[in-house]
Amino acid sequence: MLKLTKKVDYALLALSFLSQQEEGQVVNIREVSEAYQIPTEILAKVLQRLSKKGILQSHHAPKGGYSLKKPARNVSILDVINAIDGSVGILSCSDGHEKTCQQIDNCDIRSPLERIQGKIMWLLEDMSLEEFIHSEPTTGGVLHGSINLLGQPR
Amino acid sequence: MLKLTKKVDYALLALSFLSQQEEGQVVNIREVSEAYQIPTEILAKVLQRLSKKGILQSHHAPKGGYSLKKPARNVSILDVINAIDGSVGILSCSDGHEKTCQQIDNCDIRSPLERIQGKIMWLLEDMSLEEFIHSEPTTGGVLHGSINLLGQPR
DNA sequence: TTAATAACAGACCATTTTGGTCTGCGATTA
DNA sequence: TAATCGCAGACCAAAATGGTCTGTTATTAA
Ligand code: SF4
Ligand code: SF4
Repeated sequence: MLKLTKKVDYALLALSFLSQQEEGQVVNIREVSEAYQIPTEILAKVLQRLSKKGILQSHHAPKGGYSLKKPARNVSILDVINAIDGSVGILSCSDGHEKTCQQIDNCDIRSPLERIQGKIMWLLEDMSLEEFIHSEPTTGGVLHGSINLLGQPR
Repeated sequence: MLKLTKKVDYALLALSFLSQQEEGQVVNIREVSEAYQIPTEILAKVLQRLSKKGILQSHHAPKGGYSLKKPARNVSILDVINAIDGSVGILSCSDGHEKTCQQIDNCDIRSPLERIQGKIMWLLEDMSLEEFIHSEPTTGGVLHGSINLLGQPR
C-alpha cells in the first residue's frame, strides 16, 4: 500500500528537529522524544540506526547526544528511508533477496514496474533533507504541478 | 518499505494478460491462473475487485469470464492500485481515516511528505495500463515529461 | 575513583497487515 | 435443469511492523 513506516516518520521528525538546532549543537533522545511524543526506546533504535549509517554523529557521554554528521543538503530522503527500513523497493522480486516469486518466469510486468520503481527512487534521492525541511506548505510543490494533477476537490 | 502488495502484482499480471487478448475476448480465472501460476481463489478475489471498480467487465455465465471494460489507455496504474489496495498513501495520517497519529500536533514534516506523496501519485496516475504494458525497457515513459520534473539527471 | 549520564545492543512480545483458504450462494446458458 | 462460471464473506496463517524490556559500554564531572 506504499506506506512509509512509522520509524521513518520518527527519523524524519528527529532529523527535522536536529536541523533546527544551532550548528554543532548536540541533542539527546529525551529532548527529541518530548518534542514529538515519541516513545524513547523506539526512538533510540531509530537514532542509533541513523548514526550507524553515518547520517548522525553520536556523542557517547553525559551531556552528549546526537547531531547531524553531514550538512542537511547532502542527505537525501532516500538515504533516510534506506537507513531505517533497509532497501526500499516497489517490487517483491528486485535487488538481491529474490524470494523466488512464483511468477518470475512468466512475468511480463517486471521491467515496467522497475521503471516506475526507478522513478520513485530518483524522486526520493533528488530531495535533500534541507529542501525537505525548508519547504513552504503553500509554494513548494504546487509549482511543480504535482498536487493539482491528483484530483480535484469533489 | 514502499512495497506493492502481491495482489496488485496479480492484478497487473491479469490485466496484462487480458490486454493481450483479442478485442472483446473473455477469459476466465482458470486461464489467467494457469498462465502465471497464481492460486485461483485469490486471483478470483482480485478480479472481482477490479470488476467491481469498473476496470473489468465480468460475464457471469458458462463460457464467461472477464474482459477489459475500458481501453487500456484509459486505465492508470494508480487506478489499479486503488482498486485493489484501497487508497494509496505514503503517510499514516492522510486522507480521511486519520488514525490520530500521536505526532500530528507537533508534526512539521507533514506538508513536505504530502508533496512527495503527490509526486508519486502523479507518477502512477500518469502511466496508463497501455503504456505500462507496451513499454520498452529503454524508451517508454520519458515522453510524458513526468520524469523531468522530478529532478534532473546529474 | 566512581557514580551519573547517555548511547549501544539485542532479545522479546503484541498488533496489524497481508497472503491465502474454505464454504456456500447466484447468474447464465446449453 | 444441471453444468459452468463469477460473487461474497468468513476464516486462518504467516509475515511485517510497532513497541517493550533487560542489560552493557563509553565518557565525564564530582
Ligand atoms: S510478479 Fe513479476 S514483478 Fe511482481 S514480483 Fe514476481 S517477478 Fe517481480
Ligand atoms: S508524523 Fe506527521 S506526517 Fe507522519 S503521520 Fe504523524 S502527522 Fe502524518
